[in-house]
Amino acid sequence: MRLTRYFLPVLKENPAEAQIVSHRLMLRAGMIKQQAAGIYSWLPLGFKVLKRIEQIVHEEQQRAGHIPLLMPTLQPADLWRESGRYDDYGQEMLRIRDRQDREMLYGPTNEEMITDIFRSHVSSYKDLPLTLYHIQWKFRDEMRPRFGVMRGREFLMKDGYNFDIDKAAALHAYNRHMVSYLRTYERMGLTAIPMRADSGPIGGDDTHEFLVLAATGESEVFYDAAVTELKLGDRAVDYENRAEVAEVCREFTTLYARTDETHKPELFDQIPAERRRVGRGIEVGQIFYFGTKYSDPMGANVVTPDGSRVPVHMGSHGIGVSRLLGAIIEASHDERGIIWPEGVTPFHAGIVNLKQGDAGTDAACEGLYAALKAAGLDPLYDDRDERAGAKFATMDLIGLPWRLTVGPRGLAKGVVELTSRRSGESEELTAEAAVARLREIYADR
RNA sequence: CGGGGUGUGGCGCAGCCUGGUAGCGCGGCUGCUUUGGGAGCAGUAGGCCGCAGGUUCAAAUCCUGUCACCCCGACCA
Repeated sequence: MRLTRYFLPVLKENPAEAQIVSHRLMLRAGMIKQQAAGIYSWLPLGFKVLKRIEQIVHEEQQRAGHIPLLMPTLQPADLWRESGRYDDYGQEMLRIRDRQDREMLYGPTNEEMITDIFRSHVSSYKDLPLTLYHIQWKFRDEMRPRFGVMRGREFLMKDGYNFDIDKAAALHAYNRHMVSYLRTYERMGLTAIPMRADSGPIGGDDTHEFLVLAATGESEVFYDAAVTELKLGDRAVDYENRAEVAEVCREFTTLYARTDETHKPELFDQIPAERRRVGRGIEVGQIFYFGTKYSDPMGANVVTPDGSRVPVHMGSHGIGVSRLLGAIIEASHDERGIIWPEGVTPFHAGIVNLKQGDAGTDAACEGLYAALKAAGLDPLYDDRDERAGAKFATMDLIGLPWRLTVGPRGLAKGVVELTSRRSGESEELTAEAAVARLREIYADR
């Protein structure tokens, strides 16, 4: 993309309404525009990152064997009356009446609807296990939306639902989700720690939240420092293998890590003092096992091999997709702007033309731009007629992890400059070598 | 929902107390000079002062109502 042909309304000054860094940077980098309290338009740059995150979530869910579908944002009230939640959910649920005066709601979550789909089409144990998920906009009418996309009223969420024959199978689905989530967050450059949690209005016994450590987090967290060292890495996990999946979960949940909701000081104090940590975290996902809480009242039963009918065991599992934008920025920025992890960056690299209009420099930039695209990369070429400082400032603000700087001085030596946004380190190399290097960096992304 | 605050060009703000018909910085556009970390000079465009009503010869300014947004708190992917 050429910057002169793109739509990137960056702001030089901080908008007054934004209090926390991720919100400020998203506004300044031209990623979002607020339309009402807690409701945002996603401008091209923000939309691009949102789509990258969504893509990673899809890939990891499908790798775990979970099946995508799409349910609507608007739901009929009757489904929620069956589960009893129409009256229980409270003011957070946005209720709407259509022209026929039918009661509708903008879905805050989808347990009822997915259960309805399941019971309509599945009736035998032979169809289990089954995990369905979607990525769809939700609406929760928060009392006080804040922190930009971190606590919006309208937000994009991946929510998945497993249907299993018994508790053991459902707990395997729970564990499978935990592992797939760990991998998902790692691919986004995040360290997200599973912490034992409270179940809230979803209900159920087993639940973990995934917290990204950040000073601006809304939850207070208590953990063993060793937990931040755990990495899933490239290890191959067979999602069908219950014991193997459970072992990974054990590895990631044995060390103490809890939010203030479930914190037990007497357990915390058993951690060696030098590893005890109290901090703050951003919740970016949560998994639940809740047994037959919905299948029972809604009649989601299957016939077992011996011919009896039993309600299925279920769980639900969510990732706050739009919230992740904020969480990633909170975890990865500096005073000059965002620093995107390679896994989610909106463009793989930026090209800065230091002398726009100079025939040689322009030609070199064009060549580099074409070569990067030919290599399967997605570059952003700053071809504006701006001074070097302005171009650098824009690149730093929008946070592309790699910058290629092209100017007459370097070209005289036959080189361009490749700079890491994260470390600030530069190296001079030929255009061909720079393309090869970037190709290597993004080889498996 | 309780408490506090703010609405003035695209963004950040001043003006309001003490009414006299709107100003500054950034940004935009034009020209010239400049050009390896947010340039300089000159010119120029852009405002129903959130909305409605009232007081007044006259309202951004005073009064009443209303809407929106922000912050603190209690609640949450």
